Amino acid sequence: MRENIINSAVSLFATQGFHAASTRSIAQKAGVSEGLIFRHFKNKEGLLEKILEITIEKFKVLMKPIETLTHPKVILKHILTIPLNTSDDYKKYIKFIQGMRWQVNDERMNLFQIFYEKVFTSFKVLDYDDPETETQTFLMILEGAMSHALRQNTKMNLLILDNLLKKFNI
Amino acid sequence: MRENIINSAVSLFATQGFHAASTRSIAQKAGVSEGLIFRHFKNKEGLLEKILEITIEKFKVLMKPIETLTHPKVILKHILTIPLNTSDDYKKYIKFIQGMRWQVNDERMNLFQIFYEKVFTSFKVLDYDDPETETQTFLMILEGAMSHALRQNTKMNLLILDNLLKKFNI
Amino acid sequence: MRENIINSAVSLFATQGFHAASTRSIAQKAGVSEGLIFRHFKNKEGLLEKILEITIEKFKVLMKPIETLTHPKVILKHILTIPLNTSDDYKKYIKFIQGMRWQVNDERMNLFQIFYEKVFTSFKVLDYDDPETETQTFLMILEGAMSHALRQNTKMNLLILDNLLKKFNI
Amino acid sequence: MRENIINSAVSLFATQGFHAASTRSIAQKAGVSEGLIFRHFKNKEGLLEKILEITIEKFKVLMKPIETLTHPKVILKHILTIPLNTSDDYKKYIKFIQGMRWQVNDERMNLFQIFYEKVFTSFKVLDYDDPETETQTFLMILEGAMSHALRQNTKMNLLILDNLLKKFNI
DNA sequence: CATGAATGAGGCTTCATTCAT
DNA sequence: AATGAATGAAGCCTCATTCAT
Repeated sequence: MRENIINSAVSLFATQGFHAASTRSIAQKAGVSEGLIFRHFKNKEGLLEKILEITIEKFKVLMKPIETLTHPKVILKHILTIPLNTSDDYKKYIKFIQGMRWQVNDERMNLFQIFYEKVFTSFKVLDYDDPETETQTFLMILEGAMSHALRQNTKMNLLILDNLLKKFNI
Repeated sequence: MRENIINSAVSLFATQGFHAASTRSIAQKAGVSEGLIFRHFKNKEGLLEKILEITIEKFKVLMKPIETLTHPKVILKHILTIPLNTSDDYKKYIKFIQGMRWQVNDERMNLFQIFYEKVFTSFKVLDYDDPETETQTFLMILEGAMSHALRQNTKMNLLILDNLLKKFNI
Repeated sequence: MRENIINSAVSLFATQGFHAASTRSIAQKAGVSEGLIFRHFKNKEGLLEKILEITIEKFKVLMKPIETLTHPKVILKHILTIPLNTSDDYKKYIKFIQGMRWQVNDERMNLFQIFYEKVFTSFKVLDYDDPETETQTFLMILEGAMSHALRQNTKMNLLILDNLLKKFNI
Repeated sequence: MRENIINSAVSLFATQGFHAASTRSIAQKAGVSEGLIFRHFKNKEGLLEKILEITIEKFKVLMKPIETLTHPKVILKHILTIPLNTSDDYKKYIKFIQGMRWQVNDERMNLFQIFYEKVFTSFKVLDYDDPETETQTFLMILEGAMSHALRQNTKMNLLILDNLLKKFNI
């Protein structure tokens, strides 16, 4: 039940936005009574917070396979490929975050920031002149690529990815 | 008065989102009565639509100076510099669009698409292998850069810009 | 202009009711500005009152031709024929009254009461046992006939009229 | 609660009209919160529709005792007596209908039409020359009598009723 | 006489939330 | 754990009315 509510809520928050998605519609889509939401989460904002936590948790999982990698170019390539390897279920969570970014002032909204250290170190190892700028550029583009992936049909994406890899020389 | 309403609405839509910004708060910030909003725009959605139109109109203005340029590299450089040369007033409009992108399915939300033709032609003239992919990559990054500019303090941006210019070889 | 407003208002009051007909719609249908209504009538209720007066005035005109009649049966027949001889323009005014009858407690709403004296005297002259009851019955039926005429297609009405005349032996 | 709302609404619709009776006043008179109205009926119009259905249902009940009658004169007399035997609770519903007749174009507003078949057959059995016209006249007068009963003090009504019965020879 | 921009009270409705069951 | 009836605050919107022009 709790699971249902969360799934329903993410979908609706992602497609309509937090304020436009009524608790009623969430309950309905989840197939539960409206009251149950408040038994589990106390607040609509509580539900939001929970989903935010889950999203971040899910994002951290993406870090796992990277930790085993050692070669900097492999690491960067792996990270840049993430937008292409995102499941539909997962995209909901990211869309949900993207929809809130501009209205909520919460550092956690910058999902890709968790890659900062890894990327920065990689560029340093690769002996870039200004690894910090390079990292910022990289993360900025990474985010752009994710937005692109959330929207576009996936056909062209591989070509774009290759293009990006070339630009970063990896 | 009409102007006041629009300004107030853009600000609030941008910072809180369409649904979270109440007509009352819009009227208050505009210094007018709530009813006046509906005399001018019929709907809250009518107001939204009007603002969307204005945003697009403002964006088209950015095309004007480009039309006089001839050298492809200059054109591309000029376009890529846009995120840095955006006035604060202007940023409101773009933030507003960004906040709605994921909830509204309207082709017009892809603001940067208006540069497609210019960019594509430029890459073609520059004899790129795959100008289409290059264009898509370019626009994708352009959008990412704009998002970045909307958020970050502007110090670092010049460095990032230079970095991008280098990557596109312009 | 004043005339336009009144005509427009009667029509809308008749077809939608007093409260449902907005001053805006009245002005629009009259082809004037909304403010003009208040220059001429001070109130929406003032407009209503004016129309009520006009309606009564128009109704009194129906008495004129009767005053020249002398034979009681001719008088009664003439009165009973009124519902059939009502112009469309005039029907608007009566519909308007009918729509308000049940919500407004104003003696003037009983339009047909102005015939009371004439009818009562007629039945008295005709030596009816209980002229008062007969009068009340007559006026009651008269009103029913008017309602009928406001609604029905007019084909059958002549037959009904004849039938009524027979019942009253006139 | 639901019952309360309906009762309150009928009363107010009857005495003030649909548009003049605010949902707030309905809720207040019903002793419930305003929101509850919309939980039960979705719309103010939904509430109206429900009441219309109830009214018609209540009216159909009047048909029941007639179905056991066989003699045509008894049937007609019974029907013509209805306006005198209407409870106050019931009168509310009819007043409500009468107030809407001229603004709503709905066949169901002609409440007395449900007696048509019964009346027509009766006059046919009684061998009237033109049973259709007679029926129309009868129903028209019936409606007039009901309007009369809704308004007048009930003293005189018995006399009028007798008078009507005489006119129809029953 | 006439307009039309502007107002603010109030109308209908939705919403998040509570509570008895 | 779960429901669903009930609430009241707030939301969007319309309305009658005013006033400067």
